[in-house]
Amino acid sequence: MTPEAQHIELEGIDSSLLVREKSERRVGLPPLPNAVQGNVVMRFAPGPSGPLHLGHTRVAILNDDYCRTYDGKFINRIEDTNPDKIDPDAYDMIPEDLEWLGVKVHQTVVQSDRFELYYDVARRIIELGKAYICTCSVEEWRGLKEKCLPCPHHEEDVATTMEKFEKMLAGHYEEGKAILVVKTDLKHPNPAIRDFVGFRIVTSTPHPLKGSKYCVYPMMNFSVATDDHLLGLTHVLRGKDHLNNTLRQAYMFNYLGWEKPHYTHYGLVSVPDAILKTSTVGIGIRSGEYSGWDDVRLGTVRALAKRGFQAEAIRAYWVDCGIKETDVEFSWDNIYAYNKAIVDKVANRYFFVWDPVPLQICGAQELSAKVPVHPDHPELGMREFHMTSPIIINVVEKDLQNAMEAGRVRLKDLGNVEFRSGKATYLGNDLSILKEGVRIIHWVPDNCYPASVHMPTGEVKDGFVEVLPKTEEGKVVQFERFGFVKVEKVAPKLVAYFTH
RNA sequence: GCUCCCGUAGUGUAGUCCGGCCAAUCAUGAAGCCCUCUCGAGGCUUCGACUCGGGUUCAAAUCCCGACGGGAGCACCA
Repeated sequence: MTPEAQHIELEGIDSSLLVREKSERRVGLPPLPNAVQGNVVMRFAPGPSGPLHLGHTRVAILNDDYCRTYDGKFINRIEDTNPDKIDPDAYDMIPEDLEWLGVKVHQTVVQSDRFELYYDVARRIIELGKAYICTCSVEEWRGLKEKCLPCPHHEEDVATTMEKFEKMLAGHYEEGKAILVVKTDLKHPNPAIRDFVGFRIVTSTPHPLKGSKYCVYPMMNFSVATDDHLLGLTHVLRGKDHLNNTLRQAYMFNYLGWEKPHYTHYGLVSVPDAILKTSTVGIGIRSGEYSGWDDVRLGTVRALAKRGFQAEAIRAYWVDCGIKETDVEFSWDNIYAYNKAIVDKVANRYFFVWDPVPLQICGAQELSAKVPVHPDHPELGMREFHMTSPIIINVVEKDLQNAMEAGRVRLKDLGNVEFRSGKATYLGNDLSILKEGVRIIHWVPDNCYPASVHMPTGEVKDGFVEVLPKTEEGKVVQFERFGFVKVEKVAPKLVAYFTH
């Protein structure tokens, strides 16, 4: 029977079966599995190697969004268990960045405050016979693991292991000479899962906060599993690159009888044309290549803020992106679109002329123009210009070339001009000229300010800008036919950063 | 090499769990048109995708198998 025939026959039997509820297109994030309203605990866990960048914003915002939806608790957990990769300033910069992003933090936890807790858990795992102290060389231990073979320490008894662990804590071993290994399954087909390092010895680099108080440092898998349990996490969002870490950490949860949080692994994001790598940027700042963490060429949160991005646009972007396991390519176009939707409504319009060339207009003794501050908001008033002979304005070089070729051009809100033998002559102010296909260009009067607009490429666009009120400092405005910019300073020279 | 994950337009996304109203959603982009005033603003129109091959079924983007493609992990980093 064809589908059509079935349809007809079904109609005869029970036509209500043919009506299906329209499934609405889902808005926002998918529901969190097993989430109970008011009983959700999530975390954001950055390493304090620098301020936050675009890559961090995804998981920060997703966690925050879910916490808001379920009236949950957001924990900011600073993972500072590798003293080699800590920038002490990051302890302050990370909360600042989260605040700018509009992320509500309910609790802040610093892992270096919790070493004793990790040691306690280590002792419990040792007692369960699920850990050993290995003093083999790195290559030896790794090589055996690859062949599914135990190292000589794997079967040492609990008392011996405990004694060695206490000796580690007491500083009896040098850096690199002993590790605590958590047993998993040496025969596991996935080599990434077999026995993992729980603690190592670090003595060469003092901890920026704790100095040389500790010499035994937990590895990420150990401290993360411990804290995810102790902090009562219900849901964990993490990148797909942690898939194997989740499996490793599951061993600890199982040994200790802990209830596992619900894990969601999202796909990796590749951000084209962005400088994100914290270590690279740090070097660049020290060498003077970058002006600082907020250099507009960078993909840091503070650089985006400086450029005039709205936190709400970044949030909308990531919520739209969702949390699938598919890898995604970050789209500047899409985030610009979200930002534009927000900023376009509130950005006042001004004329900025880049690549400026002077243009004298003949045939008029005086000219004036009234231009709306915002075309959609007449109540914001008009920018007024008044010029007397000789009337000289500045226009964009390329615009002038095109205009001369075309023969006529419309100066926005000022008047029409005609070009004859290289001279520009005023042609009245009749707008019907537009019907004839004449182009509109913008301009600035002769008595205006110089301006520099810093582009995210590092390029600087110099030109002239009309006089902006001081109240625009710190705000995003639109330079017509140029783009949106965030104004840093209006006088005596305007400085602005290009948004998009 | 071993293990795991993922494949819907240029990009992101909805639909996939529970096969049918999906000749596949929304946004972005591109192209074109409109606008008495931003061809870098706004409005409208158009373009464009279920990775491939088998199987199951009356019916497959959706279920099964295989191939191919992409990504990640196999650290005394996080």
